[in-house]
Amino acid sequence: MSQSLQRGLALLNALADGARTLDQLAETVGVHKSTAMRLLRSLEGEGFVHRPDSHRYKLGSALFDLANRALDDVEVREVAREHLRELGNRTGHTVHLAVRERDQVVYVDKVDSTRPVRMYSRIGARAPLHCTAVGKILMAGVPEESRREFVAALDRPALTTHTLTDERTLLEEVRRAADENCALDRGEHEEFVHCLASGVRDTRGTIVAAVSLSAPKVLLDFDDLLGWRDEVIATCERISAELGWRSE
Amino acid sequence: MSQSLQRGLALLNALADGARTLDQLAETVGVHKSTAMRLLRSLEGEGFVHRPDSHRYKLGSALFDLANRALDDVEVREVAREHLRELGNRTGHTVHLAVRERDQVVYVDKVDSTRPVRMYSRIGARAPLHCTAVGKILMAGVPEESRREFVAALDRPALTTHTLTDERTLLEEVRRAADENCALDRGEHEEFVHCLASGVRDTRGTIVAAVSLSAPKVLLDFDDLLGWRDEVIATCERISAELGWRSE
DNA sequence: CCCTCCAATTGCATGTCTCGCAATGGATAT
DNA sequence: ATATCCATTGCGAGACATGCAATTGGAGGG
Repeated sequence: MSQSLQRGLALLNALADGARTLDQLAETVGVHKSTAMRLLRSLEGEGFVHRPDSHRYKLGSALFDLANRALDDVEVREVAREHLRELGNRTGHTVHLAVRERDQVVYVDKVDSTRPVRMYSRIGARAPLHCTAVGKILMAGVPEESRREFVAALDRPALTTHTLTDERTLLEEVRRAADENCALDRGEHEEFVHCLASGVRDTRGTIVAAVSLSAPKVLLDFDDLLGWRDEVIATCERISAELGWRSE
Repeated sequence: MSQSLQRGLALLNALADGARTLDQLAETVGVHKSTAMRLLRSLEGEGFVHRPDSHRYKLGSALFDLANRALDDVEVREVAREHLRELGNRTGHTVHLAVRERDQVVYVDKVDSTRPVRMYSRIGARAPLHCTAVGKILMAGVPEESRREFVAALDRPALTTHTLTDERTLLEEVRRAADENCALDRGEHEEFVHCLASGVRDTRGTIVAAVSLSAPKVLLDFDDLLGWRDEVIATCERISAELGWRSE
């Protein structure tokens, strides 16, 4: 719609992979050097891009700033934080807080595992809905009448050998997640990691976020993970309660 | 330089204060409604803006993503993290990692205090150089020959009654910070908070970051803070060492 | 059920602003 | 000194964004 804006954003994306030179950027974005430079000037002016030295461009701090203010806006995050920490302390495993954005999961908070084996993931990262425990929970938040077509419209690539790609199977999983307020990921997203998630509701009972517990299979076998089921659900209930939800 | 890009970025900044409606955005940015909408479309297309419902615009997750990837890029952050945690655990106070960007301090990492009294600050926040301990350290990283004019060119507003606004006095502080690899902030930034900072050097000996310990005066008086001086310096030395710096 | 109001959206004509080119400047390596 | 690499600037053509005004769509009230 807006060429220069799009190109500007493309430049930011290109910079996400690390510092680049002007020509490289111009090339990856597919515009003339001089054009890239003028766009970068605007970005630099607003602090979105930073030049440590005259021939390197990096992402600037305006982004940090914006992103963190945006995170503040996710009110559930505020409320959830201490509960997540507590769950993290009690279990010693990685805890995530995720919300849905269109057809993706967005991780908005995280408590690191205390174990030496850290998992790869970061606040702000996105993941597919169909192969994550939090995704299944968040899909359970989609009104029942539109859930079917929502799931059908989803891209469902097989990311591991365990990924559920079949529409019917997945829909069934989501229905169970809705029933039990608990969903699982049996290595469907990353081969050697499994997760257990539950949902957080706001005042009106809508599922607005999901909390998950993740661990590499080597650290925690499946039954042990299930052992934390009630803890995770209880954590979500506490958060929901604080958001003003009264069960029935 | 690039009108639409600048306007697009202005929209993002406007959204930083929370969700807005189209007209509001158009007004605050000073463009016609339809223009704002078309820009927002581009932003939305790239995930920089999110529409939870049809008449509200919020910042989108592409920002979280970019910001966190940008943070990864700050390599000193990776290296420093565990040292910061250790310092945080040992002291129980708030620990910050900051770098300089032009004439500002940017906080790139933080370990929260274990005390109930939390301090306000967030990763990505910016602060002035002249009235923060980390700022003084980072200015000590400016080559000596240009330091004088750098300090002179700085805006030096008095943020509290203790802020040093005088050019000579400040320059002297910076010189001492350079000498001792330790700087102080005696309530110069926030009236009731004081800090102690030291610098981190890379392979070439350049100061690339600063680590600080902060506490409200009510929790820790000035002498007690000074008691942690050697700990903070030692932490920085460990980080520097890991970055490849060999002291002479 | 219809009407009103508010906010989002679209078509269109205008001219502003951006684009790519090619040449210049400055720094570093050979 | 020469070559190379990268950033920067002036300029003319025209693509692209802009603002206007009219339309659509949806929520709420009578």
